[in-house]
Amino acid sequence: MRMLRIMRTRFAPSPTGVLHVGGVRTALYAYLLAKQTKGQFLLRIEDTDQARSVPGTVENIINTLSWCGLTIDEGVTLRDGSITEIGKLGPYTQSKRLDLYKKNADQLVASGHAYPCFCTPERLDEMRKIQQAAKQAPMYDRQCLKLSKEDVAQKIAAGEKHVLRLKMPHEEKITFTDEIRGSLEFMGHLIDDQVLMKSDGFPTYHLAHVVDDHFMEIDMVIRGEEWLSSLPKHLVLFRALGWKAPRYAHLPLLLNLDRTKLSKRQGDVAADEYRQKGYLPEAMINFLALLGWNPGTEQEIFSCNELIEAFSLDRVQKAGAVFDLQKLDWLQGQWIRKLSLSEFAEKIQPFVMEKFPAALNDADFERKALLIQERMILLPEAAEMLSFFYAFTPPTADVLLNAKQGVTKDNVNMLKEVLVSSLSSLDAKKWNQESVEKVLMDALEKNDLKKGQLLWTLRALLTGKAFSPGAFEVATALGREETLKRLIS
RNA sequence: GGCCCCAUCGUCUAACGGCUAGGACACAGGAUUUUCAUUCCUGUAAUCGGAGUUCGAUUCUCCGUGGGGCUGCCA
Repeated sequence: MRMLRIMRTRFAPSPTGVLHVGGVRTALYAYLLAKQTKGQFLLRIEDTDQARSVPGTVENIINTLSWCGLTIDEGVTLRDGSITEIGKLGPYTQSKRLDLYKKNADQLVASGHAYPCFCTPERLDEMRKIQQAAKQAPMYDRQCLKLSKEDVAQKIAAGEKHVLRLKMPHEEKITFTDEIRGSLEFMGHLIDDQVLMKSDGFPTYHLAHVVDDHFMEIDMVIRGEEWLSSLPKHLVLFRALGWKAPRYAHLPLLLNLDRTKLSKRQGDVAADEYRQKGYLPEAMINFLALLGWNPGTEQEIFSCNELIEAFSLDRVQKAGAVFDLQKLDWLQGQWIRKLSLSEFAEKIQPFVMEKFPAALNDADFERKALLIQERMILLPEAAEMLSFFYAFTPPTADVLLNAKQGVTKDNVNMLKEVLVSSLSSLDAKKWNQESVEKVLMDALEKNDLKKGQLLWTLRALLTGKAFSPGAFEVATALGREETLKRLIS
């Protein structure tokens, strides 16, 4: 492993909805960087917008990250089902840090980097409309910056509602380096005097981000590209507060098939949906890692540990990536096949049990699971694929009779007899795939039959299905007694 | 409208300024197979457009075009 400086990273979602696949990718990259450098990965909850907070979403975020294997070193977590926090630099929930934001905001006012603004939402609205009509960029006109110290003091004493705004240095050109995009620059006078403290006493994202990432000692901020244009404000804040800014990496967005920003309208974007559908977290992580990053080699299959080893920001793409599920399904198949038989059986058993309770105490469950491990994609499909073991329905005529295989109305009874007589000659103690196969192949030869004639008939009679695992495997798994029973009935 | 970011097969992507632009998914065809899958082989398919720099641009510069983000007392 490369020896890199220890890096503390964080994932900082707001609890306004279930965790999005794009969020999982952001969290993954941050996690990989922290683990790669033996640093820490933290989860902070950004709940500064009281109106938009949705109950239950913090739990969803934590559960989804934990399903993905992205375990945190510090921050918000779940213990015995209830939300708690671990780590020394907390609290890690922004609504519990209000005093800290206020203290720093006050200091910004004292040092002349921020100022109170008493403008009403109505006036601001009006102002923007006029600016837009005049084809100007909507920006705060700094009316309240003109207020005298006395006026300000008086208004505050009178309890007038107000916000605190950042006083953007207009004359300045702000240059900086993004880890993914290289060097960038913005002109100060084109950047708005952003609100830092709202009139309800909560900070906005901008102030909270700067204060928290400073005190939580974050080295690298990994977030979506939508934040790129507010980065200059954040850098100005770090400097005004006398702090060293972290490094930043702005990730390209995930896109819909039509290349617009990934949205709910065009498919599932909630990470949890994929768990429910039966995707493996390994497949999901592998898929997400490759959306916007490549290893520089031809390796496609990566475990989480391999990702920790291989990941680097300099191979992250700049352009957005379409969230196209086809590759996810292929990766899922690969990961299903990599599972050990006992792991695989354990994962599908709940889905099978749900439909067929008998699977619960089935001593032969693993043997049955083996028959479908190479054939399935999504975990819940196992129930249907194994259904013939637990709830047998004899094949209908159109399944049993198959012209292509040479199974017809006229010879099907003869084929059945051949199957019964040959298989019944085999002792139960010798019933294994090898002997079953041998007995049947001998019967084929003796009766001058085509392979498909006998085996299609056997498979159809044992499974009742047009598609299923192979005849030998099914007969072996079913055992002598049940096999003969299904052949005779 | 303003500011910013971006641009290679349908999709994810590779290619110190230098080879027939490579791989993977998907798709098509074939092989194996008792079915469906799996597996294996083969094939179709891309540098957004225009200038410039250069002996030589996917790569560097500029201009277009297209897409995206931001432009909230949202994050």
